[in-house]
Amino acid sequence: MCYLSYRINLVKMARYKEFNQEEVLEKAMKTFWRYGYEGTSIQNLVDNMGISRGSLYDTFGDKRSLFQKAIAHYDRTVIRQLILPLEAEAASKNAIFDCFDSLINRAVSDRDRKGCFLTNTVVELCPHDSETASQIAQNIKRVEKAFHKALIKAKDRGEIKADLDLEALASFLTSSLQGLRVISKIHCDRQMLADIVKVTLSVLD
Amino acid sequence: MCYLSYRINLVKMARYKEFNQEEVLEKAMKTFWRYGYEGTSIQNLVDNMGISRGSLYDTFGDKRSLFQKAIAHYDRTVIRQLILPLEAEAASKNAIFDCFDSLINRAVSDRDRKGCFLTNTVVELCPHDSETASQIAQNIKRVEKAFHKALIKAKDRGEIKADLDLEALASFLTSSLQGLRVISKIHCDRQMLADIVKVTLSVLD
DNA sequence: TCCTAATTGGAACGATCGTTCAAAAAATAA
DNA sequence: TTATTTTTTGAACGATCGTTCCAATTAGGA
Repeated sequence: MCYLSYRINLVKMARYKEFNQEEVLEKAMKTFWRYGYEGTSIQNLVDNMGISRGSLYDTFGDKRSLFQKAIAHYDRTVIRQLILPLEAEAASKNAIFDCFDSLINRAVSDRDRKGCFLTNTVVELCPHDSETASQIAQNIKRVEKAFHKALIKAKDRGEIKADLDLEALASFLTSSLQGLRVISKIHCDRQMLADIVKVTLSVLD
Repeated sequence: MCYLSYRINLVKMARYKEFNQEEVLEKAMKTFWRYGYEGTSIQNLVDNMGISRGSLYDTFGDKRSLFQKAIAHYDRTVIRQLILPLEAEAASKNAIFDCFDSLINRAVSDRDRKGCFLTNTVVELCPHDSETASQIAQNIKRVEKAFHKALIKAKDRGEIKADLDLEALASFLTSSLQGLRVISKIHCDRQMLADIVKVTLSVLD
């Protein structure tokens, strides 16, 4: 079981990796997502990723480096799926509503209560790790900009009032997402989350 | 330097503790608050509390037990100060505004970016520690109820519209607090926080 | 003063931490 | 086949983890 896709950039390769890099990174991401940076040991990662310590260090570097690659992977997959509909040309006020709706659905169906990997990392690492902090800040900023884009389009279409401060609204929506992520870790009740979202989005009326 | 206050409940006491229990608990709280549960070692606690390992275990039990006492201490001090004005008889819409104002001030002046101890703990421990989870849930619920009380009084005084859902609003305000706490760990800009709060509290207009 | 009881400080415990490394295994090139 | 190169595996490293334990210290009671 060799992944020949790796062959492309190599002049000479005596042996190919037996695992798919993307697949095991996904598993690392899920582990960090659920247990946090400090709460995850190398042994946990070895067990969950299904590769040995040697392969892990050889492929992804040390724990910190692997963590940052896991964050980047989260951004490329989960966050991307969140942002795409907001940035679509056809996006409107409804795209924002859908965004919060899907948040509720994911929160309620998430039995592990992992919350959002970015939110978790902000809380755990940002105050002590400026490098990770700026990485996360960038990712969150992209979400905020996506909200802003959607708001502009909604305004152009006359779906929201013309006198609203769209920058402030985008920051508000981003902050609200974080809040919901925290709340859903405590008491994940669909009705309560829906109530909060309803009040949140009433600012667009 | 003996703290004779401890004498009261003891029939016979050969030697008194050389430290004030409340004072060193405060120091433990600040350490856990800043570095989290996993991010704080017993050695960190010994260094910051200024007592030896023996005294620490004898007085507060193990790490987990000390952590829970630290949470309880946070609730008795910081959270209490947040809630009191909301529960006061004279409380009104302004009490809610003041609450968010003081949050901004504390966030901006918090050089360590500790955020809120409860929020941090929700994110780090709630999914894996149901006992701590329910302790935190109770504390957060008290904040929500305080908002609810203030909202009722504001409604009675005609400061907010009569058709608003006060339960939903209270949940929303609590969620917003959590969101602001997370955001202020990433990028603690007074103007941005003020913008978010302005939009947040516009739901009371 | 001596006895007793509680506190204190820090050595020591086994377990686990993140990381390194060298030998075994695998696959290509010659 | 042999030589070469890379990957894989897991043992082993020193450091640190949370916790226990005990001798030294302190102070009230007899």
